[in-house]
Amino acid sequence: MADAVGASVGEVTRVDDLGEIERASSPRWVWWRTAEIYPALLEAGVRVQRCHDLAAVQSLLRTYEGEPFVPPQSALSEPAGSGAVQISLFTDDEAASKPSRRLGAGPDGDPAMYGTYFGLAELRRHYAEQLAHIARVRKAHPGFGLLVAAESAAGLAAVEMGRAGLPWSTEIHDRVLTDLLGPRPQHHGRPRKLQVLAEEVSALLAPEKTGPALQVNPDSPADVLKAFKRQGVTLTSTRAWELKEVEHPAVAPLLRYKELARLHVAHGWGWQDQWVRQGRFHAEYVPGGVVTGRWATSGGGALQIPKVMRACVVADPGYVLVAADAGQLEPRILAALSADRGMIAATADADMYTALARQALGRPEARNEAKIGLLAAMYGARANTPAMVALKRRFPQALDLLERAARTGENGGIVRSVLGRTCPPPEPTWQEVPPEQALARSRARGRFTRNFVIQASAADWANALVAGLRRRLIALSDRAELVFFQHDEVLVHAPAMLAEAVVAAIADSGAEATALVLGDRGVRIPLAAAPITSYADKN
DNA sequence: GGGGACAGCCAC
DNA sequence: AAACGTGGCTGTCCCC
Repeated sequence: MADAVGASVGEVTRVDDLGEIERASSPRWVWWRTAEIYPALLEAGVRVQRCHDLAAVQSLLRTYEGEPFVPPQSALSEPAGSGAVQISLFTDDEAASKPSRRLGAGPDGDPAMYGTYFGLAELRRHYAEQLAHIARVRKAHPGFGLLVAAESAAGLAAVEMGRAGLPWSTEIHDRVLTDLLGPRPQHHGRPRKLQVLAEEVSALLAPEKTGPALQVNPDSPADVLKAFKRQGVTLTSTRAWELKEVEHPAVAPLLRYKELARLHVAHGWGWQDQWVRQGRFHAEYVPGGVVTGRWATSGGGALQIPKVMRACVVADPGYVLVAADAGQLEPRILAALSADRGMIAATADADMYTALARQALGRPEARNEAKIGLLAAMYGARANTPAMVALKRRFPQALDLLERAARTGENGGIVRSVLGRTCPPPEPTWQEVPPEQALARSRARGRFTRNFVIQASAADWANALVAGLRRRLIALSDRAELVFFQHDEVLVHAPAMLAEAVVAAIADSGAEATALVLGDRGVRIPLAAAPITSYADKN
């Protein structure tokens, strides 16, 4: 992060010039929104090493100061009535000094360029203000500069990932869908196997009437509830876990229907038509789109690909996918944040939950109890299981950190991630309700802040991972591409001969993220990377 | 016919 | 076993 606005500010103008400057000195480009400017640069063959995304940083600074969360896409509103279309960006690097030029609007301007419509002076003013603001914040939260840099790097990675796309075999996808659902329907309507299940459910729930039309629509919870009621079965919902407890012949086909219908509507042929082009699933990623700093997506549902569909993600011939995820990231983050010596010791174990079970319960085979107990503590479960009590006794500092975060939230306070990402405050009127509702709101707010410190700090770590990995992959080869990132896991698509180098790049990036974000606290975050051909082969 | 609330399930 | 955090997405249902 530069500490001053470079003297060499210049409007750039033709993409070729920008590319030349980038190759010569890789400055930190300053612009309004990466998502608006960077796709056109990539289209023109210019890959940028570093940037400062004013909108993303504005979002971080706003919440830091106690303002409501504003997703980064809209953190900087555009001035009204602005006329000419121009791209404003500049570099803060003196070495990049060039005569003032203008990008996009000239007679020989690149028609592919479009963007945000601010003047350069306003851009410079915002940047200078942000730098001064960041410098102030860093006095209290030294990690904030890293947060800002990683957030901007994440923005670059997100655009590149969306452009590269996730290798997606439509052939395998078709096969999976056909196996599960039957052939693709000609027009609308349900695929054959889905229709058969729907009719079976209907016949079993409304046996008194028969005919081509369904008496019970399995997609309608109200319909299903009424039908079960007629059968003498009273349900409070049609959730899968509740249905599983009911003994009725319609339950099994209904559960199967729900499972398959979900795949059909959310990841079926329609989804493929919309999102997969030429063997690549192109999603739109939104770094910082979640209040905790996790990434979101807008369209395509890239962060919710069902596990059965992972078989569709396959490397090109001669390529591999290098997959890695940080196992048990959140409990490891908790160990680091709380500096609980016993819990830090447990992070040495590849399976942290077994270590916790051994230390707190004296029984390594109680792994699952320990896991559920700790997750429940991090999410704020009401029930206090014996495992939770044992964890509290054995790891008091760790559990106390969670309790304090919860108390802060219940009292209307704010909490921050390890790097300084800040949760938004409650609505000013949040307690202006009847007392029992006020208590419920207070508890809910406590669960939010309790989880925020963990989830947001895990997101800090993950963004640092992505930033470091991106840097290393750029140095390695244009053909080694980050193609997927999901909270704590990455997929790199690379020529097979680069597999080892990519594995090393991922391992190095993980170690770097741990050192940068968590410092020297002795916490281990394993990030085992392995080359695979199909995403289904992971783990 | 479009918007919004709600239900339900997918991911972490 | 079933209630405990962050989301996206799609269906139904009801309203305008």
